[in-house]
Amino acid sequence: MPLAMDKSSFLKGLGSNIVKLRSEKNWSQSDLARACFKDRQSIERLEKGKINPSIYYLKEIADALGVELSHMLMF
Amino acid sequence: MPLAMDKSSFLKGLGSNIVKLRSEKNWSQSDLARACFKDRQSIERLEKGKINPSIYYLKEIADALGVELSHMLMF
DNA sequence: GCTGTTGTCAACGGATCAGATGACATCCAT
DNA sequence: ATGGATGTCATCTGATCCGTTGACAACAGC
Repeated sequence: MPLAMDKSSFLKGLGSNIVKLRSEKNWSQSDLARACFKDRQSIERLEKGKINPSIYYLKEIADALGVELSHMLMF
Repeated sequence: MPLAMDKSSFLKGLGSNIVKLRSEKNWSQSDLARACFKDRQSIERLEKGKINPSIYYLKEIADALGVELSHMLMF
């Protein structure tokens, strides 16, 4: 990951990462939302890079997806 | 990192990680704050695990420390 | 033609973050 | 012992989050 990356680009990249991990499990946004006890719309905002999520929120997503949090951040 | 880790423990662990990385560079909290253009007190809250920081905030810290964000999350 | 699923957007409200300021105790060097 | 650096705490304020609700278009299956 490039240093001093633009905030918006960073969040969009993170979102894409999550979409990819979710798709690999053939999950819909609703499936992921259910798995981490969150809202479908909240997942959508995350995947589109519209928000700057908290680290623990991301950890809950990672747990639901069954991946390491650090792995989710690599791109 | 154990799955379904308690939120407070998770944030404390993250803080400890940052203290460790900062200490390895022989930096004070003020040094780190300066390096990422943040507040000394903000760094302190982070290191003590008092807050649930945003992912981009953490990326700025990682950049300042010269480490990969994913590396900062491994514990 | 319906009906359910999916992805996307907007808006509201309570909760929390992050910057800023001020304060205090401890430690170290002069 | 005076001064500076350090770590820690509290408080205030604007910004942003996350959950929630409601809505809409596109699509698939019955």
